Amino acid sequence: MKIAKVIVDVPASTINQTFDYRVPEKFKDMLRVGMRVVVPFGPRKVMGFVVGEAEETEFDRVKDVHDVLDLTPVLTEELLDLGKWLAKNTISFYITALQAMLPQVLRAQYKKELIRLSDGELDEKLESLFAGRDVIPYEEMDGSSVTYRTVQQAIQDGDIAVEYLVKSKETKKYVTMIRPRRDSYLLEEAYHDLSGNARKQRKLLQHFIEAPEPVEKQFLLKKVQTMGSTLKALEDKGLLESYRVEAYRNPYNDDAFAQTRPLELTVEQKAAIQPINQKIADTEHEVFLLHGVTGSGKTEIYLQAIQNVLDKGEEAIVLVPEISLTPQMVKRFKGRFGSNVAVMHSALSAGEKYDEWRRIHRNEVQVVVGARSAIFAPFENLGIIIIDEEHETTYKQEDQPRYHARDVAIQRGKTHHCPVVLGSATPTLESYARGKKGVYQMLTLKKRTNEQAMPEVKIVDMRDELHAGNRTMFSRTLKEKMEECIRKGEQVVLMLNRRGYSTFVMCRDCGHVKECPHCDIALTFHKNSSRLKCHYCSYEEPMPVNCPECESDLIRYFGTGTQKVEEALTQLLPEASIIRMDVDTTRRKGSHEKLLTKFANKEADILLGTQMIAKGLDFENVTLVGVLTADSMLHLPDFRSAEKTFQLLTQVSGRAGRHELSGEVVVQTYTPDHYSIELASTYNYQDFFMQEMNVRKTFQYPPYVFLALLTVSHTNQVKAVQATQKIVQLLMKAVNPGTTVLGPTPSAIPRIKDRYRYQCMVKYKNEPQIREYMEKILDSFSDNIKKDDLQITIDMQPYHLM
DNA sequence: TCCGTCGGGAAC
DNA sequence: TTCCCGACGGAT
Repeated sequence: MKIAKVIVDVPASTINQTFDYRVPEKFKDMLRVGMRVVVPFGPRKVMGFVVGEAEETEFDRVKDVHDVLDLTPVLTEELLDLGKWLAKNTISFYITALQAMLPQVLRAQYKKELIRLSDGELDEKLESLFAGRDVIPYEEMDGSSVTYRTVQQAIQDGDIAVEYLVKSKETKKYVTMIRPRRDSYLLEEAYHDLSGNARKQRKLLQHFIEAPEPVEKQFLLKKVQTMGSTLKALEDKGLLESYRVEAYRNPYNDDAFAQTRPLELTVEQKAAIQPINQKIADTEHEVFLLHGVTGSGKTEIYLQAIQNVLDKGEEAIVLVPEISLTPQMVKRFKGRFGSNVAVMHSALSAGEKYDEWRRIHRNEVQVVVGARSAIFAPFENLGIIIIDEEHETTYKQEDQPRYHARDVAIQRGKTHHCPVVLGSATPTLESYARGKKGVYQMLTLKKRTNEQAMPEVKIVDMRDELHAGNRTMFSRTLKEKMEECIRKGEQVVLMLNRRGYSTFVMCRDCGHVKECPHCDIALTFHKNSSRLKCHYCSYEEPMPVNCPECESDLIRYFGTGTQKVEEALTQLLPEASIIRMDVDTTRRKGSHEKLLTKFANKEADILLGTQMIAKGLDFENVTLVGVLTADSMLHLPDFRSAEKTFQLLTQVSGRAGRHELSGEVVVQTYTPDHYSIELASTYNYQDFFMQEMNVRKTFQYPPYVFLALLTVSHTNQVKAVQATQKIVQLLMKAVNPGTTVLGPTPSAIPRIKDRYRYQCMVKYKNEPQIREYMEKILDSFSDNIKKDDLQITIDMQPYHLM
């Protein structure tokens, strides 16, 4: 490679292009497209990706590539192209798209240092800053009395220099192994020669006489119950030797998963898998929508289709929502494919994520099961992509690049000529509509594999409870059923919707609600620390004793947080033991799984949690599921709220009676007549789809239109409105007659971190140039963005309209 | 005249 | 984004 075309790690619109660098002799043979390099950029050094090569360059003077960070490319040609596609579609910078495809640790870390060049006396203040050292971190200058000018002068005089350092954050884990250096019989001789009181040394030798294979040092020391010094003695005698090998941080112990065999498929399952297998065999792309009720055996179809792909020598990606929530899912994949599976999810440490990624990168695994970003797994012969629980909103990334994993999956499926399977019991309206139109091929599973009926759902009108004088958050029905359930030794799952989670503080005298001083949102009360916190910025303050407005001491926290429900529950059913699962109790790594195991072992009667407990859990002893506030999501300013409510209720109902015992569901609501609640209670997806499609048509929302959301923010409210107004006008002029441009509208949270937020929404059916318009808008405001602290974020196909 | 701040422009 | 440079303007 003579000239490297490099995308540098500088996310700015003027830098969103390749830069040419000469490849010095020493890198010529090793440098490949897809590797990370360090290049001089202006006066500093930055990390960059080599995205292309050339024999010559149109520039008069090009600088040299300073360093190469990889031995093999971290991005394949396919992923480089995918990055370009991603950047274009999400209106992001190419560098941002590329970074998103790699584990965090491959990002660059930058450091600046001041280096002393001359031994002669420096400026007095500089001298004391260096304090006898030759190199100091650049930041030390900030806190000192040394001025920028002084440093400049010293650099001019050649006394000191600034050094820019670029480092990759990746670290590898090593373990020390021990192996014998002599044959067994020689070890045996040595064994007899050892003095009688060297008991531990003899024990160590004995280990290797019996088993000459290398063994991990930690393991060996534990086994023999001794310390490193004993081992050292044998090493010094030349009998054993230690060496380091690179090890993976394997978050899962593969041996712990019992091997499973393929199950016999039902007639329905066979009919569903056949078209998928056909496409696998033909190496053809197709998107399948696998619509199957909970418990209909979708996972078994995934597993067997993947087996097919593996037999063909190809690879598979399986996306699951927030996988840490479903250890049972991991178990099924590890159980079938063993150590052939890499697992990627947010609960892994950065190092663990890197190691799992490397196992894919080195072709040591053929299957990856992971959350959203696993869609970028660097496989080169993809044979299938599966997205389980296709409707989950976690597949949409909420910061740049704002992509939807489903779109990326389909894009990769096209390049690899392989099928993409979207599975769900409650597909998104978008996908189901495409299925009906024949854009996706629809596959349906109507029956549960165990032939069990779905649990019966009872809707309780909480207004009636109130009229009857029941002011608690538990209806009489739910209370009775819980008591009965616990009496029979069975278990209960209680769900509180997410939005009900936050507890705000209000004064009972004057109605004053404590809000964040920097955001237009109520502060949340955290009981553990007894402090009020803002969920949007880092602001927090102690819980006030008196109302700051009227001095009343009747200031209390409101809303039903899980903690509060737990307290009320303890009063209602003092006998019952409760496991509470929410952000607070699951923060620590592994605590999630621990709580679930505890519940599975019947160590508690009730599992109480937010919607995190609605997904994919499978407990045989659970016969009652209670939803405390089914409609808390319905009133959100979100056109998907009915869809989300329907999905959540269906999901959580599926938690009851999955095995021998039949289940029951109690849904508490203030709006029992709402179609999303009514139809979820009879598991009627079809009718829900029809009804909701009508609503979407009337109000012009997806899937009838596409959306683009621009959010403009500024510390000055007037400037935010004005800029949004101008954007609306620009767009109105550009778009087709059928397109609607709305705004300026204040965002759902009108102020965050002291910035006012206004929005412009575009609803369009056919705007081939929509992305160009967006680029143009960013362009025309680039001055204000740079100089006036204006922010514009663009979200194509947004999920949250915040 | 010295010093610090600010806005424009470039980065292969 | 980060850095350099040159213009500007208040303090010495």
